[in-house]
Amino acid sequence: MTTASQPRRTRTDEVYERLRADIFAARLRPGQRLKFPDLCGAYNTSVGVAREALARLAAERLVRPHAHQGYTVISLSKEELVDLTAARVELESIAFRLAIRDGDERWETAVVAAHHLLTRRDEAVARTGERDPDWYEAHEEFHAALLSGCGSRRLVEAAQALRAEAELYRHWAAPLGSGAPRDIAGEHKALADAALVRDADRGADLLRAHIARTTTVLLDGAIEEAVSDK
Amino acid sequence: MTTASQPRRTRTDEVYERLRADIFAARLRPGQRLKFPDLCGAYNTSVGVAREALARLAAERLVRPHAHQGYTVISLSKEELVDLTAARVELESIAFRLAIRDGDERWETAVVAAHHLLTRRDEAVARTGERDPDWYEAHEEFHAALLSGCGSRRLVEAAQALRAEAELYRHWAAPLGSGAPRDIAGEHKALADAALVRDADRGADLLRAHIARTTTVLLDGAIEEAVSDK
DNA sequence: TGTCAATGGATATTCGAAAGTTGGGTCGAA
DNA sequence: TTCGACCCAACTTTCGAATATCCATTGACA
Repeated sequence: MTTASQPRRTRTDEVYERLRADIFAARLRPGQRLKFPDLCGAYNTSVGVAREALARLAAERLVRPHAHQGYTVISLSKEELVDLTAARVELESIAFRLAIRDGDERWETAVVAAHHLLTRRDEAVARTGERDPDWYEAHEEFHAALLSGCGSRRLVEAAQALRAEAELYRHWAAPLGSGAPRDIAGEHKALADAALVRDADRGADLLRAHIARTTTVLLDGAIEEAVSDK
Repeated sequence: MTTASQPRRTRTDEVYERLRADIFAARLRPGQRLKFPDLCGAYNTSVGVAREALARLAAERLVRPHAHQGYTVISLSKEELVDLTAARVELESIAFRLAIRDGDERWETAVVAAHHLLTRRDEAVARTGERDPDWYEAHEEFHAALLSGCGSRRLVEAAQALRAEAELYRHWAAPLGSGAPRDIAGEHKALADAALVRDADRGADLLRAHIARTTTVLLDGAIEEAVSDK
């Protein structure tokens, strides 16, 4: 999963990052088969490198290995989304609760900073009318900051891994689930406030609702079409 | 982490499993460097295969990649053990709580079965005076069964991954922490009972204590010596 | 007509060697 | 003697070819 410690980049790192970006940018479709000949051509590399990059992505559950049949991009399904959401709701709410209880000033500061940046990016979204990669980055950082004071790196990382998977669903279903108008910025502000006033119960409830609501929206939209791809 | 879906075994699978077994069997020491020439000789394979096997182990955090310097077995430290334990306590207790609330008859049955097998293996341990791989397997299955009814595969798998890492600590420190006599079988029985009578509060508390107690024992023992290895 | 086995093309897996990088050791200068 | 640059050996990383496997299609048989 995680890459090396030093900033020494290897060719595998590059291919891994490009592949990952292509998955999140929806240039590769869920369920799509990733053939080595194609990959080597597209990323201008050799089989061994592509293989290791895919192995890393498999560790993140973004691709699935099939023995003797290569790899496919992970498939999306309502069942998996339900499972994923259940796990996220529990994991994130418990981590947030711990962070509110145990977080120090540095944690508070990180939350404030991340929320400020997210607010700025919200404004940019309001202007352009579309969420860009910058917004997604700030959103991810905000949620990571909320949990970062919980006292266990592993807890944060586990939550982060699940959130990455969930983001894939968001990217594929986001344009569809535009039925109910939703004040996401307000939800984020409420989360930040609960963190700063150290209200663990309210914070945990808000986060549960925040995560569950996104799933509800996605489930109303159609995910199936992405699943059926070969 | 997880291997392919079908029972088609590839050479990488074999090397991966043997390497993993060697780590848990303490034939490879924490922090030890894993050189490809040695690996290829020991497992009679090629570089590419060894590389992919190591990539899988890196996904489980059992080995660590260092760019241009190969892989090392994960290092043990008290700080990491504390972090790991904190994560496990929260994750397992919440999953157990959910399982007690939502688990069906199949879950109850699995708990009873796993506990029965563990009891039998306990008897074997009492006879031989030493825990064998069979006991560890039954122990792992019992704890997995406790959580299996929680309703989210991902939650169970996350807990399982952390438990595997913790087992590494147990294997390396177990012979040392034999100070306080401890009724582990009794603790397991209490856990199974709480599950069957559906007492979520008691079950969660018992599991927290069960996990935390193991860590306390390990922390009293010396872990440092395993860390300092190059 | 339906089922099963054989065949061929495409693809994944594995290997061994070439290329590039690291860290340590040696030599020389201050 | 100490510091720094250079060099060498060992190792990791990368590559492209050789091998093994799978899937779809075809043909034969019931």
